[in-house]
Amino acid sequence: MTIGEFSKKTGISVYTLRYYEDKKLIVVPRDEKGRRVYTQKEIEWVQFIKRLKETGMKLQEIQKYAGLRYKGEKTMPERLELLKKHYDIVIEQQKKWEIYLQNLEQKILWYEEQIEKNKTP
Amino acid sequence: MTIGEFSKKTGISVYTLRYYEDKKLIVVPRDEKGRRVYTQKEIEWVQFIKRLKETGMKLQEIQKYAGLRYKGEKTMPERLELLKKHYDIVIEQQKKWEIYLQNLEQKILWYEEQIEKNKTP
DNA sequence: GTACAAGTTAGAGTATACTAGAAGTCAATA
DNA sequence: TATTGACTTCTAGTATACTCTAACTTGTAC
Repeated sequence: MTIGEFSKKTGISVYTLRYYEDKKLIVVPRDEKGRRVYTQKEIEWVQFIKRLKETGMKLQEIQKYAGLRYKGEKTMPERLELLKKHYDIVIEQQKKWEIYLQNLEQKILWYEEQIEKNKTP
Repeated sequence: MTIGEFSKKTGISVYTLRYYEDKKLIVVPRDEKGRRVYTQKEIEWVQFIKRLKETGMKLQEIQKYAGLRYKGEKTMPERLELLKKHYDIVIEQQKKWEIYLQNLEQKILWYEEQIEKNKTP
């Protein structure tokens, strides 16, 4: 799969894909002419990158995980630790957001009341 | 309250507070010598800004809300709309995160299994 | 064979959100 | 009186994550 096809399938721009490669998030083999050759396996990998990113993991941290991944099976315990740490962070953030949502709801209700009052003075 | 005291109370650096003022997120009156005078009311306001920011609202969007806020009561319906929109976005993000968390959990379990297998080959 | 679409690299530019430095003012304390 | 600390403005620098341009190479279609 070329970079263009891969870009379409993943929704990540070719610029970003090359950037990710440069940052060592993805390792992509080349054909005899030097063009990047992507495989199906990489699709799952970049989608996982996407999810880590969306949940607040920085590229630098993702790079650490990627580095371990490309080092082979012996790094599994380390990778597990990274994922567990991230899991806890996401859980914590979700708890915080839960409170923020309640807060927002209160504020919305307050606005609705005030607007109702001002409607019929 | 001076900018230094306000910074301590809110946990936001004086640099950032001045930056926020520059970006019109906060409007701060001055004393006769030109120094910023912060009030208790502003504490709640910047803490609300913090929450909006943490839940993914950009400063530009927060500026819109701030602008309306400083325009007075007549802008309440517009502010309500902004908050409702943001509420929906946060809810959506939380749903997505819920799935990502399940995904992460699966991955963590998979790693734990693999590591257990490799322990006793 | 020439146009054109898609690939390549190196490096520059952009957006966002700070963060810090320089140069100066002002009030209180040693 | 001199120094210290906190304030002021203006401007420049940093980190992160892209995003694009320039100059060039390849492969296919007409």
